[in-house]
Amino acid sequence: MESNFIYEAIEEDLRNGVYDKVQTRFPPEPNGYLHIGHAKAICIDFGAAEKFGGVCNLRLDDTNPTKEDEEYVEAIMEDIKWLGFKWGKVLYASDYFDQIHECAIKLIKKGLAYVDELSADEIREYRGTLTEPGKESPYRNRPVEESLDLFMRMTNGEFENGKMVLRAKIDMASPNLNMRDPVIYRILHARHHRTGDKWCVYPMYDFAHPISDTLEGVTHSLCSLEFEDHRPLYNWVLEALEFPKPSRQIEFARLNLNYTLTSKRKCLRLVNEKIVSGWDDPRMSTISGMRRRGYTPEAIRDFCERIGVSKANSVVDFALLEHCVRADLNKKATRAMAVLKPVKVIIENYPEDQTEEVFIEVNPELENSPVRPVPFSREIYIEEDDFMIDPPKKYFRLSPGAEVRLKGAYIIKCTSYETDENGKVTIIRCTYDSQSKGGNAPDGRKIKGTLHWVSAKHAIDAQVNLYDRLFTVPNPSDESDGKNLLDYINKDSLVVLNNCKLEPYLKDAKLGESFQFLRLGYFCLDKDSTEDKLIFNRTVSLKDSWAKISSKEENKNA
RNA sequence: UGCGGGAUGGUGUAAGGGUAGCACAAAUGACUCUGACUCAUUGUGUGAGGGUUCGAAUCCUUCUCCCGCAGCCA
Repeated sequence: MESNFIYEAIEEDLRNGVYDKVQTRFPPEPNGYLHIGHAKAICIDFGAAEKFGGVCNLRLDDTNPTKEDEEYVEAIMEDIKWLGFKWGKVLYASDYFDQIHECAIKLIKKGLAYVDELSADEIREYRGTLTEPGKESPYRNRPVEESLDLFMRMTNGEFENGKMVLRAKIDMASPNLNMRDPVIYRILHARHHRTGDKWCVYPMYDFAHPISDTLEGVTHSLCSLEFEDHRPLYNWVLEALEFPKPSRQIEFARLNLNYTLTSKRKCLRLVNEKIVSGWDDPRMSTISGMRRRGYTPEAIRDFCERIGVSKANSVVDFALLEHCVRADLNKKATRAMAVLKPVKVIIENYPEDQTEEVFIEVNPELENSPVRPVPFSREIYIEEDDFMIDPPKKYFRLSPGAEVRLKGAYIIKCTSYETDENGKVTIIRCTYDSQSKGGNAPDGRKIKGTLHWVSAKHAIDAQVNLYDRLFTVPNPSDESDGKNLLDYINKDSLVVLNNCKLEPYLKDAKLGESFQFLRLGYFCLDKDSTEDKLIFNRTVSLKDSWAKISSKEENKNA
């Protein structure tokens, strides 16, 4: 594991005896699904604990019952486990509500917090602006006893939402807005998914988080950059409460990935407006979406390792993620043959009723890769794109008079073809070199092109979903020119192919298994697949240098 | 015009006074029963100006630009 500025800071704390162990936490709010940005945070939080032999707890940050729900907790845990991380304990900020409440009372008694009866609007007005100081609330200096009494009555549910709040008494003239007497408790008559109706006051993040961290024994509380301004408050809370071993907050830049969205609000919109099929749509950058797409935990973790950790805002190239996925799958995926856009080839000199087995490697990346049988017969399917009537230069696939090798089988030569009224090729007629079984020419002649194929009478039918990036622009969050994410949806982000022909081996594919469909890409079974209707998802295509060459040639001719 | 951060090739990230490196991307070539993989090669960078120093991405200084902050959200 490579180091970074956070791990260096931790090492320094250990050296200086600030802490004698390392403990971290991953604190998602249970109000949505985890996405690739969370994956980075997870790798950093759990990675820090792992690196220093400490523990990382999962803590659900559930201080706002109006936004959170148990339904997300299960999904969050599944995603973390799937990524391959193990937490120490599962905790909830709500586990600490009693203690946090006591902390609030302690602050009031110390004269460091007061109940304010200003309305939300008034509080905003009194806060001042970025350049002007705020002014003190008229309730700011009310007697401790009065605040204490009011806070207890707030707690007992005597007041309606918004009637009053508990505020820390810090400095209304602070240049840091967060220090201008921040609200630390508000009245919320709402049922909490864990504590039920026990509470009608709930602590704010800024108050609950440092207390939860420290109570739990967290040494290093790692979070994203937008909390940098909150750190003075984080430290103030812990100092005011006189905790002997306060946690230390360190911030890092969150992940941005081009062509993708990592805003919960916007992802929710995609789901609600049915732009995608759900949170686990394979085009989503959610962990569950990537899982369904066929991305592996190893690839995602490798990606998080490679992007590094820093404090500079940046946008990582989606191509890096794809590279990590391909690199991992290349090592693991069993090779198989599937024809997505089939066109029939009839090998005229091959015996009508004959079937034989040919063999292809399970995975050439494996040392001494085992082989497995594939049935071959007189009629096969090949890919539409692998035949051209009038091929351009450098095209070494099939065309009239040309020879190609059928992967693992025979060398064939195109003798003729048939087309329909639209000029579309319907049947290709070939002869095969019976001496070339396995794919080697008896006279040693070089055959440049090798095609994948599927025996027509052995083929099984399947639906294949071709996924591509969901957005047409690198930054779908860009709302200048009055546009929004809906304007950037890639119409071709899902192409469903219903007439795909697979070799029979694929009938036994299992959920979670990855295959390389030879010359096409990596694919996995979709969770909606059934015995009667096989559905495969394309995880990522193979790199295609022919596509580059041919499009370049086209540009030249244009 | 407040406070807090940040700036290194196209992208991301190292170098902590001593040869600006790595990865992805791009390009070229080799290899190839996957136009994949692999291998080789190439180009492109320290935001700007001043200073300290034998020597500066790194230290000092001035400036520029970018990001975040005015929820009873997290």
